[in-house]
This record gives sequence, C-alpha cells and structure tokens, in this order.
Amino acid sequence: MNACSFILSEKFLTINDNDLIESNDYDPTNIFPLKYPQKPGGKERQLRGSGMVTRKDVAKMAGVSEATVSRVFNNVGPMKESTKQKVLAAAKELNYHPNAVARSFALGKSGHIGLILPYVPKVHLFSTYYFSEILSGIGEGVRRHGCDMLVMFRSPHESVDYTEPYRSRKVDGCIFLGALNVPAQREGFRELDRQGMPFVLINQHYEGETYSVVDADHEQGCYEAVKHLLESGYRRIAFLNGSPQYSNSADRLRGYYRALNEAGLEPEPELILEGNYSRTSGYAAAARIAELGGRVDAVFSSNDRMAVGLMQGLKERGIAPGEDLAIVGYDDSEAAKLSDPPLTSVYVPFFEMGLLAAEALLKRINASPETEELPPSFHERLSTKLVVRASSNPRPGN
Amino acid sequence: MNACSFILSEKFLTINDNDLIESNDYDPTNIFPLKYPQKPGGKERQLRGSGMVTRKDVAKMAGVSEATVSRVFNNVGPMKESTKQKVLAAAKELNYHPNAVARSFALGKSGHIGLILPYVPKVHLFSTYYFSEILSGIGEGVRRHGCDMLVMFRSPHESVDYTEPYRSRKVDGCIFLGALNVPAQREGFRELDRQGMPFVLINQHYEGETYSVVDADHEQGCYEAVKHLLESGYRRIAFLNGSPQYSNSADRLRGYYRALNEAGLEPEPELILEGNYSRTSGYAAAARIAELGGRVDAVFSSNDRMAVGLMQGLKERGIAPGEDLAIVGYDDSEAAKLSDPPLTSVYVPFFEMGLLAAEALLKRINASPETEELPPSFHERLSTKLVVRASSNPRPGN
DNA sequence: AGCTTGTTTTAGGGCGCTTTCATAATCTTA
DNA sequence: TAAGATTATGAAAGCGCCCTAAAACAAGCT
Repeated sequence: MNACSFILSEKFLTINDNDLIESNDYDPTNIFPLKYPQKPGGKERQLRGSGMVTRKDVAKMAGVSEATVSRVFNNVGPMKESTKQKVLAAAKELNYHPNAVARSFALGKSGHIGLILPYVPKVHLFSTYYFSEILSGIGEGVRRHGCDMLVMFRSPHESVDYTEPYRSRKVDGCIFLGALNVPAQREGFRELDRQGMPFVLINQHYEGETYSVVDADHEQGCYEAVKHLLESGYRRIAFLNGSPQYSNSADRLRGYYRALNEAGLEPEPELILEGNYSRTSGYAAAARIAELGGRVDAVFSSNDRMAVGLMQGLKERGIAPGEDLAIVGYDDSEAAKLSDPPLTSVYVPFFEMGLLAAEALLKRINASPETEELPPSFHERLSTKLVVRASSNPRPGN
Repeated sequence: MNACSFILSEKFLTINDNDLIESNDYDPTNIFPLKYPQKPGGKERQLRGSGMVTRKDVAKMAGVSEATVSRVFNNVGPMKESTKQKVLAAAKELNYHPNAVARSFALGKSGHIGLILPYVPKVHLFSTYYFSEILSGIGEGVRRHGCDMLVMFRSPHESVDYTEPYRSRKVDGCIFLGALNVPAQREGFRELDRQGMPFVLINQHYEGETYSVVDADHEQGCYEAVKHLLESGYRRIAFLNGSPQYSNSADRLRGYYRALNEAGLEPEPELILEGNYSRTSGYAAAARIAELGGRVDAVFSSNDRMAVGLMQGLKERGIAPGEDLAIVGYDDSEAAKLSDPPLTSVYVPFFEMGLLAAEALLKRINASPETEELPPSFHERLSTKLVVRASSNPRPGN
C-alpha cells in the first residue's frame, strides 16, 4: 500500500572530513582555525569565529549603519529600496551570513524544536517502523517551516529534567516520542507544563493531565482487529500486549475487552500475555501459546514486530500461522506485507501523527498571543484502519 | 503507484513566522510569556527570556563575582572548595541553568553536529533500512559524546551552500547522508573542504577528492555475491544496479565485472539494468527480466528493496524467485529475512558506519590542535558479508 | 614586619545581533 | 516655503557568557 517509501535508496555514503587540525597564530583554540576567510585587518584577539564576516563589515561596505543591515536582513521597518539594494549587494560581495547563534542569543529563542527520544541500549531506534515513520512526519513538518530539529536522547527511567533544554535555550519546544507512564516522566511533564513550556506528546497520554497529545485511536483499532477475528470464526483469542507503561497498551487492552464483551465472551486472564514490543518477546510468547494448545485459536499482537517473532516461534513448533492459528498484528509495517503468510494488521497513520505534532507545536511556538488565541492544549486522535491479509483467513468451516 | 502522497497535505496548519513584533514589559509575543519564573525585581525591558535566572543572580546570592560562577560551572581554574559549594548551593536554590545559546555565542561554536539528509518529496526517509540504521549509529555516537544533532534536509539537486550552517554557527561539523555525485554537490563539498569546515560523508566518495569518508567495501560485497551465484551454478547473471550518481553503485558494478571476469565470462550489456533503489524500480525490472527469458538465470540486485519489488513482479509473471531464477539482494535488511523465499543478501554494517562517522567527526571537532595531531582526512571502509538464504539455492543439477 | 611566591577572585572587554529612541532626511500642504 | 507629518537611518544599550589581565588574598621565609 505504500509504494512510496521505496524511493529512496539506501546505500550510499561517503564522508570525509576535513578539519583543520593545526593551529597557528590566528588562534589555536578556534575550531576553524585558518581556513575561514580572514578579514583583511583582523584584530589581534581573534579568539573565536576568526575571520567571520559580520554585520559590521557589511555596514561599512554599504556605507550604512549596522542597524540598517539588520533591518534589511529581517525585512523589518521602513527602508528605501536603494538602501536595501546597497546592503544586499555588499552582503553578497562579502559572502555575509548572519550568525544564527548570535541571533538566537539576542532573541532569546533558538529556532530549534527538540525531539526527545528514549535511549534504549542496543536498540536501533530509528530502525523501528514506529519511530521511523513518526520521525519522517516530524521531519517533513519542520522542514516545511524551515526550522531544524535537535534530536536528543534521554534515558526513560532516569529522573530527567525536561526543562533543561528549554532553560538553556537550546529549543523552543519539544516533541516527545516513546514516553512512558512512570513517575520520573510524569513529574518531568508536569513541571514542563507548569512552566508553560510548549511540548507535544506523540502516542502517549496521561490520565488526568491535559497535555497536548497526538495519538491514534488504539482502543478502536484493537477493537476492530479482534472483532475481525471474531467475525472470522475465532473464539479463543489471545492478546499479546506490549509494555503497560505505554498508554496505548492500555488503550488496546480496552479495545480487546470491548470486542470480547460485545461478542458475549469472557476474557480469560491466561490468554493475555505481555511482551515488550520486541521481536524476541513475540518469539518467546510462541512458547506460551504452544503450551496453551487448543485453548487458543487466534492471537492479536500489539505490534507487527512481536507478531513476526511469534510466527517464527510458532513455525518452529510446527504450528502454521494463518492455518492452525490466526494472527493479527498492529502498525501495518513493511514486515506485515512481507511476512509469510502476509499479516493482517492495523494501519496507524504514524507519518501524519508526526507531521501533525510538528505543525501544532510550531504553530504554538510562533503564535503571537494578541493575534490568535490558541487553546491551552489539544488532543488529536487519528483513526486507524484494519488491513486484512492471509494470516487471519476465516477459520476453516466457518 | 504511490499511496503515500495522500497522506497529508491538506489538513494541517501552517505556521506563521516568528518575529516578535513588539515589545513591552511582559511581552506577549514572547514564546514563554508569563510562566517562566520571574525574577523578583525584574527590570522593565524584559524583552525576551523574561524572568530568566542568570549567572548574575547566582553571583549575587553566593556573594561572589560572575566570573567565579562561570568558573565553577565550567570547572576551570583553581577555586576554593567552599566557594564552589556556595555557588552550587545558590545555583540550585535559584534553579539556575546556564544559557546554552549564550554560551555557544560567546564560544563561537554551537556544540551541535549537523546531519544533512536529502529531501526527497513523498519519501519517508527515516523508514528506509539504510538511513534508519545509519541514523541509529550516528545517534549512538553523538549520545555518547553528550552532544546533540541538528537534522537538516537539503534538496540534493539544488545548488546548495553547505557552508551556511557553519557560517551561521549552527553546527560545528556535519555528516552527510545520501550525497550524490552531481555538480551542485561536488561544488558544495569542495567549498566546504576549502573553507576547512569539518565534515564526513557516509557511503559516498568522490574521485580525486580526499574528503573524510566512512563507507563499506561495496565492490568486494558485490563481487562476493556474484561469485556466490557463479559457484552455485548460475552463469547468466543480470545486474540490477541503483542510480549511478551514488559512488557505491559504481563500486558494485566493478565488483560485478571482476567476478564475471574471474569466471571467464563476458559481461553482457543487456543484462545490466538500472533502477533507482526503489521497490517500484525493482518491480519494473521484472518486466525486462521476464522478456529476457532464458537468457537470465540469476539476478543480483543492488539493494533488498529492489529485490523485493523484483520478486513480486516475477511472481506475478509466474516466475518463481529462488527456483526459476536465483536472486541476491544487498543490505541484509529486515526485508531479506522476511521475504518469501528468504533473500540471500549482503550485510553492510550501517550502524557501525554511522557510529564511526559520528565519532570521527566529534573527535576532530573537539581536538585541541596542540595536543593531538590528526590526519587531514580519513577514509574508513568497512567490510561486508554475504548472508546466504534460500533465494539463491544452487541451480538444480549443479 | 617585609618580601616573595603561589593561589584564588574580580574587573572588564567582547562575541554579533535586535530593538528602542532619537535624529535626520524627505514629503505634504497651507 | 515654512511648519508639520512622515519616513528612513543611526547611536547605543543590552542579551548571558567566556576569557585575559590584573588585583586581592594567603602562606612561607628571612
């Protein structure tokens, strides 16, 4: 269904880096010692930024004041067209680029949005479908606005001070991915909120809090998946959930209950397994499912990754996924399309979620209070969509 | 053909630019209006950063000079333990955080490393195995050094000034992914090099240039893959290459020639196809392969993604990959393990490549010229590894 | 105490840019 | 054409932090 992502290619890279290793009279401590263009009559104490062309140079060359150069570059205030041209010409001639850091400094804002990712040792975070799609969406959002994103990793369980990047003015706002419902994080967000620092959570909500959130309707998504299994004739449906610290795990659990209830079935505690969204945890679950034997005729897995591991484990035990046991996954990742049998899964618009979060955050950061009145927070909940494939073929004889 | 584009577009908001229009004591346009802690006797002109606690406050409270506070926080120069404690206590009491932007400004370096990614419309860049693995590696590298990375998108064909982020002091160095061998980029890198700005290319090298590069030995990787096919009894081996703008495409082509030559075979031009690393291009290639009929008995594809598309296309034409036609992919992505039949592929240590690139770049950026002598550039070429699976089972009767 | 070393702290200038306020240039209109 | 209204420009004060140079303090000797 998405023939798009293909586009890119994957392989190429090369790099080199040319730093300037050595130093010389012009300041050894400068990270860019010699090679930056030197201003003709540089001063002695070229501690940093050595030969940088500044506004002052442009002003002098154009025969105007620095303030005027500033106005031209920010396109603010009235100015004569001729002045403007003079300044631009001088700037071009000198190859002047405003110093973004100095600007941020003067303005008191960085112009960056932060992306806080959980640091999980050994896990290639970007390589998980979930993160990568959301990141793509966020990337698109910030790109459209011409701003950059600062990616930061934080250990999810450490007590972290989320306000730090704001106070240090590294970011103007943040998007949090993979947040957990654990005390350290609850407290972190509460403080952020209290301080009025703009942030958006993706795919995670906290009971009783009104933070800005973009997520998907996982309860409904799971409900439909389980309902689909029920309608396909399955009755003993196991639920392989992910870590309970994620609100979406709980959401799905509710959907599972609702579907069973509607069908007049009683959920059986032993059919509810807990994994951690990893493939290995799905693989491990296969052992348990195998033990349960005939007590299970279908499994709903909270993500595709676990479903893939589960199928592998089942195959190794001689149980044929899609035939002996129906399987439904979640996320509708690439893996769902490629697996054997192809995996029925629930599509989640991760890309849009990321995009939405980025745009909403940027909107808020850039809003000027007098012109627009923004609600203090918002909760956008996108809908999911079941994609049926062979792994959940109707139960034979149904 | 691309179900993706639908995704967003219309619905979301746009953001207005963020100049702060006007000022006043409490400054409504301030992105963090009221809620930042207000200093008790704040001055009138609280243009930005409103009530930020600064070094000055800490100094006053601790009864020392600002310089001392600075030294304590940078842990530089001699100081009495008692002074240090006084300062730290005051800082804690006031909840002081050094302003990172001001620091960057004073230092003339940002403390960020830039990650330049190609902007390809509609493509979920992060979701490709290639990029995501490398990114994970880079992420790990910068995390270890406690610095952050600034992700930026650049259109690969536009004439871009790569020096801009350096000149504007947003980054101290950059890593480039997905660079192309096209004039605009060649020129961009040349300028960067001339200016002595530190950068590293991943998986791309330019003939005649000595930029710092981290890549893998794709010639050898392809050579081994093709040799494997030859040893498995195949003789008419087609080569589905990716876009020639990537140096690794050329590298692989050399490997292909070398393997054939060694086997005493003459490469046939019509067996060399060009895709663009996308799944659809692989799918399209299936038509051509089918046309060639018995003239082809195996295909080496320059990445797994194309191989997957190719297999799909072949299946639709009644050709069974792995039986009627052997297939070998490249990258050893998840898809290779999941495809049906499982795809023989060439493992490339993308994660390590990213990690290596980040570490090398940071090392150079942080090197103090007087203590360490670094080579002007380096070229790290990691080795690949063939992973044999069912898609290249030996030719029947071989 | 007076001197000399050595250690710890402070003063002060500067980084490049934004913004207010005052001044200078230009334009209206009576 | 002079007074008033407008518009364009410049001067200057920060923003918060780093760093050099120099001052202040402490200790060791004679």
